[in-house]
Amino acid sequence: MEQVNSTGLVSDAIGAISRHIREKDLMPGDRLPSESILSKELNVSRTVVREAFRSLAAVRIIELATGKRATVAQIGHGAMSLMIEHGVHTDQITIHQIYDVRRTLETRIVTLASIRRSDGEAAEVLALAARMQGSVGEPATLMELDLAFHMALARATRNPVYPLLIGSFQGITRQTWPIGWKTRPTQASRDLMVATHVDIARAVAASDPQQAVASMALHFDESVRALLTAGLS
Amino acid sequence: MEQVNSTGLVSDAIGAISRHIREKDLMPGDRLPSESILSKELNVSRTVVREAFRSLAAVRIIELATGKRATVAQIGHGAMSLMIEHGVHTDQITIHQIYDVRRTLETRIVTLASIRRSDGEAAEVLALAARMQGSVGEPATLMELDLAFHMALARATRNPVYPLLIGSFQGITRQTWPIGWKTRPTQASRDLMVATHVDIARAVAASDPQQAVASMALHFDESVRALLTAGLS
DNA sequence: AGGCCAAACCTGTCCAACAGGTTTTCGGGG
DNA sequence: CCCCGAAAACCTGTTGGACAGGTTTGGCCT
Repeated sequence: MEQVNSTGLVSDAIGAISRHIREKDLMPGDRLPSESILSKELNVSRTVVREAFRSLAAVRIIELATGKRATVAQIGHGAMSLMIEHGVHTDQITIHQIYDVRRTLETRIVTLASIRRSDGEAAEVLALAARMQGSVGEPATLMELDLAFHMALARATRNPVYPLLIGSFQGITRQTWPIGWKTRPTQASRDLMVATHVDIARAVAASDPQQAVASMALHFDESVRALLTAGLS
Repeated sequence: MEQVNSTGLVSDAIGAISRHIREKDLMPGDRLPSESILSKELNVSRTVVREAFRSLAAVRIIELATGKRATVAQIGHGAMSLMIEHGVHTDQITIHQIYDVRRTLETRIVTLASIRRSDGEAAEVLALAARMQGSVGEPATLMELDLAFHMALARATRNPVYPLLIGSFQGITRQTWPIGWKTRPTQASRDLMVATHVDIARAVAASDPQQAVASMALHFDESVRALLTAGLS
């Protein structure tokens, strides 16, 4: 393989493999050529092909598994989540900045969810909120239910980009959620937090976008206040 | 290195390197240990470390360059852009779904930009809009100015997550923008499209969030109509 | 003190080999 | 004729070594 630009053989291979996927119009689950075949076709060593595969797997364009051939992957938020976490850990992004974006997205999400949710999705959201009420005493469980709740809402929009973006914030949220929880020391404040989720769920189930937006706004007002109390800039 | 889980040595190495960055509290630009040193510390071959590096570089957590040591990277939208493109090419995401998300984000963006923009940012946005007016005859140039315009607005929010997300959509937008442009065949329709950008810029420069939101809404109404005309689902 | 050069260091790429895991093939039994 | 099971072929994961460049470092000379 001739080095097209000055970025190295691996970058060229990445480009060639991406092009291969597009030109052959491969869909998620379809198998790619083996490493050795690609290394012959591109005239590079298997090492180069492997590094290219790793790069594409890192952004979830392909999926790798031992013994099996590489396959085209379904998009997922794993990689984005890592990027966001890295941004926060390296002081390039603050939690507040993420909350502003989340609020923007989730406001739209509850609107769409109220309109487009299926009955099954309405039931799922209500069930998650109910389970949250029963888990006020177990922060770890409550946090996972909270995350699942917001993901379920995002899915109910029927727009896969929303779960993708909301999922991107899950990684860093798992690390900061307990901080916010600690600033809600009283039983009343904790019950209020969970009750707000129930309100959101009910509004979505009732197909009442305005009420859903109002409850979501309340949720974020409260969450941001909690973070401020914790001294998080 | 002992294989911690069943995901392979490379995944373990990725985890170890990420942890190294966090624990040493490395900031963008800081250098990581060399491949050979890491391979000794983790008790794996240099190949494994290299593949781990490639993975981290793919999501722009680190930056690689020949001869130089790997460095901690600034976050960028390149990887996200590739993921979105892949999602669209594999029919997992539609252009319309992206437009709904973009509209949601850009509505918030112009609001924030109107409030927080510096004078320099106001001038930049106005200048880009003006250059668009002079480039109505050159679609390629106009498209790049259009993209730069929206990125400039996103930056003016002073929230780096907005440029990150808007940037994520640039890759696929570059591939679909010309389709929308073709559905604006008359001079009047093309002038209108550019004029809308000027309106947005003026509103942001005038610190008038409501007018900015209104103009942005007009812009998206018109863009979505253009895509519908083109028969894009 | 400043600049230049060589040595030390580092990454990019290739190759050959072997240990598992997976897919395909093929022959035998029902 | 079909189905099933086992071996063969194929594939990925990982290692060690080797060599071609590019980069950093440190010391020497001015």
